[in-house]
Parts: sequence; structure tokens; C-alpha cells
Amino acid sequence: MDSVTLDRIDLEILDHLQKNSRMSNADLSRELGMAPSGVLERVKKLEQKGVLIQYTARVNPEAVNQNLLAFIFIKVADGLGCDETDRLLAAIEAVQEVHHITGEDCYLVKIRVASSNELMQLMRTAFRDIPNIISTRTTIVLETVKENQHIVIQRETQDDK
Amino acid sequence: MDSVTLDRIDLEILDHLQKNSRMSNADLSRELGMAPSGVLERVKKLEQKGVLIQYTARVNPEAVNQNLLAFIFIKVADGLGCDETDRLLAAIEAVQEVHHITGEDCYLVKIRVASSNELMQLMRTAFRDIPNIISTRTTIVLETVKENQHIVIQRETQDDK
DNA sequence: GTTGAAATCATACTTCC
DNA sequence: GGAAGTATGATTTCAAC
Repeated sequence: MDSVTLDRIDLEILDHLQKNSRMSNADLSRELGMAPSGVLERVKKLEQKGVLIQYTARVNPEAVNQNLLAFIFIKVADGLGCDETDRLLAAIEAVQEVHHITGEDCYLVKIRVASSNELMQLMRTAFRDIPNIISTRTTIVLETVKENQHIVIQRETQDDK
Repeated sequence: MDSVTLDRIDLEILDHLQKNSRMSNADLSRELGMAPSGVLERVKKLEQKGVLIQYTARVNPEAVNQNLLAFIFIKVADGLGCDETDRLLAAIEAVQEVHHITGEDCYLVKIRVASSNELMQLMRTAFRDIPNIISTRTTIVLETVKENQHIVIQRETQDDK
């Protein structure tokens, strides 16, 4: 999944769909100056190749009472963690991200919940049930200034077709 | 933006669009067992109310050579940071997230770049040019197990219409 | 990648509850 | 205030090129 070759048009498609995934294929093809069918075929291929992972709507967390964002550093018994621990952490719905990291701790987990109360309850239940966890260190987010998953599309460093 | 009342149908819409924002309004209305026109009106209102922030496509970072993910803890001179620092950090394209956090450091920044080389260059240029930054502490992600922005839609804790 | 045609969809307007 | 019905123009989709 890193041997995929993308040309300029593919990168333009990715850029547009990152900015608005709900745009119609007709609009997208107008932007690119191509026939809709040709664009659709490229989009389908990008999906098949695993370049386009998902189309998602971003929901304002405040609007659905998910006001607490936190990062949790987790130290586990077996040095680098294991597949089972990975799986258990990822299975928690409120957990949005699970990363293996360098440094003292082994995991960095991003979690979004309704309140500090809910976070405490999760720590006491879901996290407590995961074996191997030695310690956790929680950092609370006071305010989020920026938050997206946009990947910078670098047209110049890519091969053209 | 937290006084918005959403009923069960609104929450179902959010849930569906989070899972696939590119689904047609016709498909969405079939899932909900409603007429397309009614569903469209709700979606438009959710956009207007700022509940639906954006429709975006998730791109596989490896496919576009963005293989390095890192979290940077930043300490600034003026305790809690300021709007100007917020703005400068957020302006860096590779920076996906900027949070004010509790604890020793003031900011937590998530950044995605092509390589450790590019990260180093960014630290030497973009970050170096931000006044007030006292120190940075970088944590490199070795592997990402889970990464999404899905918000848990809690049907039971919301008011029904 | 494009064209063309049939099926399907988006959406604005009206009517209904 | 919604939601459903309706009509028209746009879009999707797939064949053949």
C-alpha cells in the first residue's frame, strides 16, 4: 500500500473529495474538465486501491454533547504492546485514535466523551479490564483550535502518468 | 452551539452520514423510511445549525507519501498561549490538530508529514518563526492502530421530539 | 476517456396533517 | 412546524466506441 502510483488528476480528485466528499460526480468532473464517467472510474479505482479509505461527515461534538476530549498515555507490561491490547483499546467506541509511540509510554489514545464523569467511568471499566496496562496518564483538552484529518496533497513530489 | 435540540431522526442522519457521507439523499431516506424531501430539509438544517461541519474523504496517508505522524507538546512564554500563537500554529498545513491542554505544556499539536527530514525542516522554519515558543517535545508515532473522528451518537441521552 | 440514452436522483413547490 | 407528493431538470450508470 505504498507502491500505488497516482497522477496529477488522481491527486486533484483526492484534494477535492477531502474538501467536500458530498460533491456530485458531475461537479467533480466539471472541476477537472473531464467526462463524468472517466472521473467515476478513477474514483472507483482509488477506492479499490485503498487510497480513499472512507467518506465521512464531521459532526460538531458540542451539538451532540461530547464535550470532553482527552489524550491518554498508556504504559503496558510487555514493552511494545500486543495485538490483543491493540484490539481491546480500538474496540472502545469513545476511543478515536490508538497509536504506538516512542518514549516512556507505549500507547497514545485519543478519546472523546460527554463529561469528566463519563471519562472516569470508562477508566474504571473499559480500561481497567484490559490486561497488561501498568499505568495511564491523562491529558485533558481545554480548547481545540484546529482539528482535521486533511492530508497535504503534494503535486510536485508525485509521479505523473 | 450547545443549545441545539436534535431528535432521534436527526441523530440517525448524523450516524449514517458519519459512516458514509457520499451516500445519496435517496438512499439515506430509504434507510430512514422517509420521503427524500423531508430528509433533505433536515440535512440542510443540520448544516445551517453547524451540527454537520464538513463532508470529507479520508485518504490513506501511505498512498500519498505522508508516512510520519507526530505529536508535539509546546510550551509558550505567556502561560496559556494567545490567539496569535493559535493562528500561527493552525496555519501550518501539515498541522492537523492544535489543542490547548492541561499540565506542564500548553499546546498539543498533531502533525503529519512525509518524513523525519520534513519534520525537522518544519521545526526549523515554521515553528521557529512562532514567537513565545519556549520549548517543544516531540513524540513520534510508530504505528497507528485506529484513527477516526467518529462521534458516538447517544440516542438515549438526547431529547426526542 | 468520451459519447449517448435510460434509469435514477435532487430539489423546489405545493399540499396535507 | 414538519413531512409527503409531485414535477422538472440534473445526475448516475453502463453500453459501445
